[in-house]
Amino acid sequence: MADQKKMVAEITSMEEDFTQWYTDVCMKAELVSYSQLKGFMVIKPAGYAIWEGIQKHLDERFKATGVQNVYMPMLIPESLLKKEAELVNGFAPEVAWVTQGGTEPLTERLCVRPTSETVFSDFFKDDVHSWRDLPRVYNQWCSVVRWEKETRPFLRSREFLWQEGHTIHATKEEAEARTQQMLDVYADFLAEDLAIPTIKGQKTEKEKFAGAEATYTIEALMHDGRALQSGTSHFFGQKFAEAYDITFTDKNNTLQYVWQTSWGMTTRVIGAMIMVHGDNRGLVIPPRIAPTEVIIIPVQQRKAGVLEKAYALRDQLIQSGFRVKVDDSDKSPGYKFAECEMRGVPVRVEIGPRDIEKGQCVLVRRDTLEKEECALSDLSERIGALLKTIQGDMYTKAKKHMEAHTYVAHNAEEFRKTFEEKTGFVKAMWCGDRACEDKIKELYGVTSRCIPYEQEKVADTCVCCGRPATKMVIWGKAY
RNA sequence: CGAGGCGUGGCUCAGUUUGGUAGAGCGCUGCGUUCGGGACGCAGAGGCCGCAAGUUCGAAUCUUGUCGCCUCGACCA
Repeated sequence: MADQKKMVAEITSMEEDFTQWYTDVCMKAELVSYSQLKGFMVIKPAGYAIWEGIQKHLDERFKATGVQNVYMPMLIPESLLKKEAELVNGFAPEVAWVTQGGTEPLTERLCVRPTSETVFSDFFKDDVHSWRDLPRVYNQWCSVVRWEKETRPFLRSREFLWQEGHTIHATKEEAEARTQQMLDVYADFLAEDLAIPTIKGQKTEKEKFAGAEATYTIEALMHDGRALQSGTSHFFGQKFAEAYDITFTDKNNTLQYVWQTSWGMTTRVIGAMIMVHGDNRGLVIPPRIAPTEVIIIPVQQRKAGVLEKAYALRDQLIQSGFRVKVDDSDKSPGYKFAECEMRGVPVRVEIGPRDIEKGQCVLVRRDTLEKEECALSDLSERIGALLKTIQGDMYTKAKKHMEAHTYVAHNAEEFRKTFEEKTGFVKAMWCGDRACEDKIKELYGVTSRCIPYEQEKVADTCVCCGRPATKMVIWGKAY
């Protein structure tokens, strides 16, 4: 199998070195390139097209809940940032500063936004006066900068693309409902569009967002058993309202502070998509998000009529509403097969003289690599069904993987043993004490991922200290 | 920021120990033959050896400094 050797040499197998496999896929599928600046990635067309798909689906879901898009300034005066102490302390170690404008030093240094709560708050302060002005349900698509020590494509870069939603409400209940609603939007988006199952839950005090009253998260499990926080939604209570003086006059003519939320999802989910669905041949992109759903590969394309037939099929499929491309480059078919597998195109259509003679073509699924023959007259219909099947099967497979790598630890001994032998989610009871979280992190290098909404009482006592415990926590090794 | 590894055409690397003025494969360009799982022939293009000082008649090679990248930790979406 000389061919296989050649393939393996191109992408490190995930069993051999998962980290290297991930980097190889990012580079070989031409999603990203390193730039001159550490942590600042070039997102190439193939990578950016995936982000555009994510933006499209998420944005539609946002709009359906009444979100309006806006754009806020990228630079924040230090004095404005400093008004909310917790946020400042949380982000201080990773903020980039602008100290000069043109040739003149600035009188006040400007922070490159690591997140925009402060700017939104400052804007809301003067924008809202009456209960009639509420709620404000805003979102912006932008990039933010956080000076991370170590960087990896999509998973952790110093600049990353995201959306950040910021809302203010007249009542606590309404703000809390919005916080949950957006977490649900994220979970549905991951499940339905990215085919990634997640666990919804609340972050512990230790893990919550600086400045938030409560942070909610969706946690996904990667193929190697490590966890990835894939979306967050924060309830701020009135903390920022008080710090930034965001008030409104209610129906009783009383001045009130607003109730606030924020929520975000980043290009990191592209990393999740790669690490949940990818295999040793490269990317596997869920059909709903795939920039190209179907690639047509002509075989013996120089023979009369072959390319023409390929183009005709493409036009027919585009008419039917699919995203389709023909690979008419002069590479050999074998090369093209391997390449579109590397790039993760969900369905491949092979069409050559023998097929044309028989009025058929060959379809190949990227997720299972299964081949089938299909009459040209049934093609549009068959491809529609196949794409749906692939989308569903990818979710089911990922869900099974997550379930198979979710363990239960009833006591300290089981907890230790599980993390010594396995990588995945571990359900275990926790007393609620920060000290136990710290100790567990120190002992096993794992963190509390979340306190899931779906609670199970797997024991009566904390896996760490043995004191009575009522909360079941999902623990894991995180990216 | 701590530990370790590495910087030589676009990529992977050889050459560094023992200084003498740069190589291979892949990729790329052109032409031709091919095409049902990573095709082949011929002809080409492409590198101030990460950067800066120093030693030397002479530095990819030795010395010092510096920058960057990768892996693992700590921190984070």
